[in-house]
Amino acid sequence: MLTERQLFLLQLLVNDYILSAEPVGSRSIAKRDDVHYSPATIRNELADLEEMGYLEKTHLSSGRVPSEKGYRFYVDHLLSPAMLSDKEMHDIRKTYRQQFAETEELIRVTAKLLSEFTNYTAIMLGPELLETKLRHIQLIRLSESQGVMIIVTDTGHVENRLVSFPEEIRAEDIEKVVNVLNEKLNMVPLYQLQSRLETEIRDVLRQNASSYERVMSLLSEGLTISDPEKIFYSGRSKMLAQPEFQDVDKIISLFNVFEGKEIVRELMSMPSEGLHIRIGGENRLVGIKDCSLITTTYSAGGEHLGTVAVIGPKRMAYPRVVTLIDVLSKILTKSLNDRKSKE
Amino acid sequence: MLTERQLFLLQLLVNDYILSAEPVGSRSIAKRDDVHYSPATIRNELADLEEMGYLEKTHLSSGRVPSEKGYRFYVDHLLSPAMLSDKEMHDIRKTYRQQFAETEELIRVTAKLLSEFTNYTAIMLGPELLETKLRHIQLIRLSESQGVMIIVTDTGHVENRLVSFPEEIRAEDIEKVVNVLNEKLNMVPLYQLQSRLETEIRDVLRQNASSYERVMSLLSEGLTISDPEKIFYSGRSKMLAQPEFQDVDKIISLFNVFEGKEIVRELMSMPSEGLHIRIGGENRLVGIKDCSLITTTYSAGGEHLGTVAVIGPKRMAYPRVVTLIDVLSKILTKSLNDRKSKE
DNA sequence: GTTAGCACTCTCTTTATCCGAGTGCTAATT
DNA sequence: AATTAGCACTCGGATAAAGAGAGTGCTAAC
Repeated sequence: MLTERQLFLLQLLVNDYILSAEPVGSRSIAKRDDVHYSPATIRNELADLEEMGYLEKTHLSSGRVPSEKGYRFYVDHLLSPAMLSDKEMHDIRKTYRQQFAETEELIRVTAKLLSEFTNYTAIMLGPELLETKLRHIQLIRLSESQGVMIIVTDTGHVENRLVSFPEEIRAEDIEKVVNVLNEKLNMVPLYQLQSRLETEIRDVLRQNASSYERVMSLLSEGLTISDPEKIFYSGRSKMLAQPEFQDVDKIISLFNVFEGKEIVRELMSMPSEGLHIRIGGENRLVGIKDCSLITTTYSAGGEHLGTVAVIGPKRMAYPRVVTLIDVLSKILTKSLNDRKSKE
Repeated sequence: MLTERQLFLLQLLVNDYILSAEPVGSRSIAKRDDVHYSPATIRNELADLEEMGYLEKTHLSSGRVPSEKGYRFYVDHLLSPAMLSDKEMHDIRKTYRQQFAETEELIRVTAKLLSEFTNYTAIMLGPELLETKLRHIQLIRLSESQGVMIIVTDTGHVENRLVSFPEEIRAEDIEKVVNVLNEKLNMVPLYQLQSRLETEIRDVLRQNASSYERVMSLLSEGLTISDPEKIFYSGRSKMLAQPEFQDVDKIISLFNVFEGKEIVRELMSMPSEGLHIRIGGENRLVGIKDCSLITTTYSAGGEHLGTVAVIGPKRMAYPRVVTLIDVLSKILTKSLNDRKSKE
């Protein structure tokens, strides 16, 4: 169990290190106005904290640096969310007062704000299409043999894919089929489309369409939703300004993560409710084992839509990031709901 | 005027430097089997080439490095495109044999191939929507007050935007209007939509729609195409492996360019026909003044659609990149045409 | 015209040295 | 018993000196 004073010192030290990125010595702590102990006393306490695993030294006679366990403790017990200035809140609100044509735009804007206000990298996982619902299907023939199938979801997202038309198909048949689909599949979650197609729709189609087999394959082609995860970054280069990334090798491995898709799995593995923090090695993905990841989710109409994340060094300004990610995910959710309620 | 031997040596030196990234000395040139002069002779020639501005030294007694003028000369007069191995050609062709649902997918794939085969960063400018033509307009009502306007172009691209419905509008009116639009605006380039709307359509609408004013504003809202430039990167982190980017400051300024949109202007300022190379300071954009940019364009149906580019250090493997960018832009164009001709 | 020889230049690496910040421990102080 | 002053010690980082290596320019010989 930690004493009151140890808690206090740990908090001071972490805060200090977050700001300075330099190992913190007993002297510099003692110099603060709110600390009334001598460096020697503080040294004793810090040595105890180190023994318990909350602090580390970079070398034998350096100041102390929080260990991952130290950050974890800080985050779990000592963290008090930062306040945003009036100006900041005002700027944020102002940004969201615009009308956004697409959900995607709204997500991008949120990512941008997040990275600019935190000075770290923001990552957003786009609406998980699978969970959204079908609003409208449209089939537009581009030519004899090709067409575009357009799928509009209840979130206003428009998904489109090229389909090849069987040659012998009749225009009326297509129209009939599309009508049936819109009638039967309205508000069905996208991930159910395939199976619904196989069951309910099958029978109806058999009656209506003359070239049943071909139409089915066309629909099946069009309604296969693949790889729906869209990933948005903002402020990747912010990481380069962090002192922990002055090392080119570290930059390389981090930016390789940014180019790849493994990060999606990492983000999907976060619990879907509330705000979560993974510190350093707590991340599954080795490429970010020197980073901390803070995530939460956004939603619309009570439905989980996607993930908001900030990635930064372990020495992250946790209080501020926690506040910002919370505020922005909520305002994003609200904006999405507002759009929805206009319907 | 350069002598035969000077040409030869310049070419050797540039090739060597491209491979090694190290200043090239007279000795190492003399050691080659195809060089029959002593280091001293070569030193004399190199000194002349330096005097003429084609070479530079990094310090007084270092080997030589091509100057920008040297690269320019190399590119203009000494460059012979590289050959691709059978395996490479085969891999490329194989990739394009897949069916691609969207033009965008095809562009992404091209970018990926380009960056992986060159080991530099590929940049693609997406189809410039403005020049493509309207194929179909669709208005889907999501709710009482909102809807999605979907615009399908002849390239198979689908553009969609949220529009707000005037409250008093009648469903039949909308349908009528959409029919008129599809009839009158088919195959009209997107950039003309606004003006066509103001002229031809105006009159027809006045007769058909009861709430003319409101419909017009809705259409105007939906048909405003803004910021159509889509930019695709692939292999940004490849730059980090280049020896010239071991310096963190350089990385920062380069990646700032990658995050920004100024690069679009740079790419748009390249002549639209054929293959072009900008070396170092020839680029307008200061952030890439230590880089070379090779661009060409891709098209479909004879129409310029977008730009293919590779960015790398000035010491770029020009022969190989020139070949690859040429091959890939052509195969991309071909793929787009094939899709088109299926119509 | 070409080349060997040589003094010279400059970078890069290694080694030595010093400085300062910080620690742990002990003994004195409160 | 808790706190603090004092002090020897450790280590990283900055700075300087020295030496090796690669390359040059120039001169004189081939």
